[in-house]
Amino acid sequence: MRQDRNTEQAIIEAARKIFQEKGFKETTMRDIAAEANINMAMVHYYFRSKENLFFLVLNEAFSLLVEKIITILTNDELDIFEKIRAIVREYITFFTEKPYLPQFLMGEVIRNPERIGKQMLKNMSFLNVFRTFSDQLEKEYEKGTIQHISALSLLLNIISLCVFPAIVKPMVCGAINCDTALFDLLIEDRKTEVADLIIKAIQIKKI
Amino acid sequence: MRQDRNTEQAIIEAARKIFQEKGFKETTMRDIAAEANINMAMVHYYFRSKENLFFLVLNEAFSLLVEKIITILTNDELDIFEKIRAIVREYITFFTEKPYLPQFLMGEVIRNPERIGKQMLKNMSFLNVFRTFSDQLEKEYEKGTIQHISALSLLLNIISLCVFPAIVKPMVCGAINCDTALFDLLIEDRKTEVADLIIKAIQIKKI
DNA sequence: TGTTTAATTAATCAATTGATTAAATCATTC
DNA sequence: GAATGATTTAATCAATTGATTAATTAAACA
Repeated sequence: MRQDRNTEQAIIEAARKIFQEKGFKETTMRDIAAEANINMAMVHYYFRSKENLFFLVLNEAFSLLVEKIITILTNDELDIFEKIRAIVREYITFFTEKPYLPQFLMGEVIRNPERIGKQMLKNMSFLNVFRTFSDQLEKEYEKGTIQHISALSLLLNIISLCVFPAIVKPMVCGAINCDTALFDLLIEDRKTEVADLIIKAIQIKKI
Repeated sequence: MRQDRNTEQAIIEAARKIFQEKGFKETTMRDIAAEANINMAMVHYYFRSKENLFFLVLNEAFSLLVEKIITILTNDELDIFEKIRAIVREYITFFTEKPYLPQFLMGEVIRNPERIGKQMLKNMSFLNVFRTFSDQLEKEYEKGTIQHISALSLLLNIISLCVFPAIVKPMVCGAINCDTALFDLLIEDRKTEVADLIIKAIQIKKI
């Protein structure tokens, strides 16, 4: 049994699964050890504390999302509207494939918002990307293609419409007695509908 | 000290404060007792368990929100657009006044989505309201005033755009190094902007 | 006033949990 | 193959926590 596969990796995989499913507080080191089929002391041997391990898993998941949006926003070949469509499509697809992620991340955003905020501020090039996108919006506004809107407001709209429905899906399905498969169909449609909605709101059609 | 004010009420108020601030798992009965300035056994004396007390506070908060939207949706004097504007205005105002509420409720929605869903399904007249609103949408569509859209999709858009920004406010302010007061200004503008956005997307202007 | 009921307190229980430790086992190197 | 260091295990610690209990005090009532 010993070393037949990387113990450290097994722990990370187990932690990823359990943390993402139950969140920080409701996950125990014993849960993780059991999932990885190892002694609980091993988890402390490889990762000093529960917090360490949690932040590893959390940052990993969070980076995935932030990198996605940065890649799209910094792609010079896309105009504003293409960027909006790309973000919406990528995010909704991503959350459909990994339905546990929105809950997991929002759980931590709620539990400890400043920590994630601070991390984004220093670790990532996010602030620059944000400013660049802001400039692009300003230019399009001057060209008369879009109405005036702040980058923050626009991004808030996009992210809200992509993330929130994914978070409340289980509750909504319970509340209106709707099959989750039916809800998934609605979400699938939203890959284009949400982008249409946002573009329609800011685009100025040339006569 | 004894009975100089209603002990039961003092417990509820303390529980409301602590639960809404720290969520279920991170709140202890000792926290609540301390906040209410009473012996911890009293909390068990009046409310059998931690869960009981939590659900009391949770349902109270959740009812507030659901009643708000039901009141607006069942107001026959409002057309679709007025309803949209009313919901957006009411919710954003409400979350601005009680900034802890979105986090608290979403925390539970994430922790235990089925429970809230089931409760909405049976306790509330929500399903009927939902169907009535659905009919109203259908009629407006047949009259040619709006594009075709499902009630679920429309409501999801409205709620997403109202709730999500309130949830991520602390994180966003940290991430882009922005004063919370500045963010509040942006939120204030959204009271009309969000409704404009949604109406613009579904309204069919007569020529 | 005396008695019964309700409210309150301090102390404690039992279970859970993150963390540690000391001993055991395996792998590597000389 | 002995020695050294890394890995693994079982046992345990100390702290926390929801819950309970038995004793005490206040209130209500006769």
